Amino acid sequence: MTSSEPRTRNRPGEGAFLRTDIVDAADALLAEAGSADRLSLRGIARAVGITAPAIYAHFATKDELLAAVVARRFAGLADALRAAAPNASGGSSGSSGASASSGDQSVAAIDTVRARARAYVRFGLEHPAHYGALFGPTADHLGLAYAGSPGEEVFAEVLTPVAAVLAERGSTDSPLDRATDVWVALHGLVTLRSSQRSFVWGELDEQIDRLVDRLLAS
Amino acid sequence: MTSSEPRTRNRPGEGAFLRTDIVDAADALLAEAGSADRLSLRGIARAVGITAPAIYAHFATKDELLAAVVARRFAGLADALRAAAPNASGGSSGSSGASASSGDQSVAAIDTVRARARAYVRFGLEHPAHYGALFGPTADHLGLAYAGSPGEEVFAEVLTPVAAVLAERGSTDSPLDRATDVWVALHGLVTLRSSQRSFVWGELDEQIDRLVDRLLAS
DNA sequence: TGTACATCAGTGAACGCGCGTTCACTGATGTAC
DNA sequence: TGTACATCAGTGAACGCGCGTTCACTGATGTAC
Repeated sequence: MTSSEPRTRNRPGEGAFLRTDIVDAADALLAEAGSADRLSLRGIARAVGITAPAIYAHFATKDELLAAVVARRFAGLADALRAAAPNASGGSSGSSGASASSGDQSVAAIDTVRARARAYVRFGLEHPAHYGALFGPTADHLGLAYAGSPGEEVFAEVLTPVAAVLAERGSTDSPLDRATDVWVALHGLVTLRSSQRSFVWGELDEQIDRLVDRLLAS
Repeated sequence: MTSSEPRTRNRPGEGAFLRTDIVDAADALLAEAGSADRLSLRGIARAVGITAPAIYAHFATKDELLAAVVARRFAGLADALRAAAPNASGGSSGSSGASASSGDQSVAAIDTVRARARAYVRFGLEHPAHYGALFGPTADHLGLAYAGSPGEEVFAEVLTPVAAVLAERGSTDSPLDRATDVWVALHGLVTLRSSQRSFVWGELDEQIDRLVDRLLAS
């Protein structure tokens, strides 16, 4: 996958197609490289079947390309969290409704938090390099367009159902603090399980539920 | 601090002194570099006032030098956790006893957990690059001599007081699971606060206590 | 239907850089006689 | 007390590498007449 045959040149007016291919390749290669630091423009160009300078027609710098990869993954993760309905627990069925939890009275808000927590952790463990690019030390300097911190759009998808849990219980605790605690715990879970592979880890879903339940307990 | 004047050559038989200076410089430069990946032998040599090949008299590879830095920091962190007595909360007094908590009946085990949690987090936030070298993705491949995962000596300093808390309460829950939860949360706290600097974080010690208390609640 | 031309997607060579590591060596130091 | 010598802490030049980025260019394509 490192090298591939030269790509057939796009016709005039269709040069923008290359942009997508470059982002796709960068995204795929990020998983192999393990971290954004080890991603190289030359490697990406090799995978796409072009020469490295051709990338500069679409991205002014390597960081700009990286930002495009990261932005797409941020959006994807936010979508995945929104789509994580508590009743589709196995991750199998596509089901019907778009935004779960609201409107369905038989589903407690806590189940939505649990489902989103699992989706968040699953993403992180399945794509550790991407997760690191989104929430690791590199993320801050890419200067993405989100308000405050880049992760906040994703954070909002955790904050909302956490606030719902507290509201359901008539709690007066700060939803922001509680949601932050949950985020912190899930982030720790993802990164520590990724890096400390030889540690004797317990069952994953049990740990997620335990963390969520305890951190949201009154 | 990047370059310094040439060092006066050690006398025959005293060459080993350089080893310590190299590790010291590598440790100091790690903080500037931000991550072990960005540490360079040439930069370390420059800081010590020698040429890069001189390092090879003491370390066969860059990784070997890095492992020495990491091992020293692991030991230092474990010491700091052991020294974190619950009554010396401000981090100011050196006090007397070495291993706190055991023997002192007026101090609940939970206070020891809280104190160690704060010491752990303080270390991580004050030395983010070192913390990353100990518990980040790089750590696994250095092949340090600890059983299982490199962080386990440190983890033991959390596990013990957590087990004490559970025993004190007559809980039958798994101390390993609970301690793992606490470790995960503290790790998330350190890394997320380090990387998401623009997020609106609440007060630190409050969050530490909240996480510890809730995760150890029955 | 044929030709001249402008467009533009991409190439290929080169820039200067810093890296880990190797190799043959130098030159001050302590030691043996 | 003086000299020859072995030791050893370090040097300096060089290796091959991959990197981000620049620059002048090529050559196929679509378009205008």
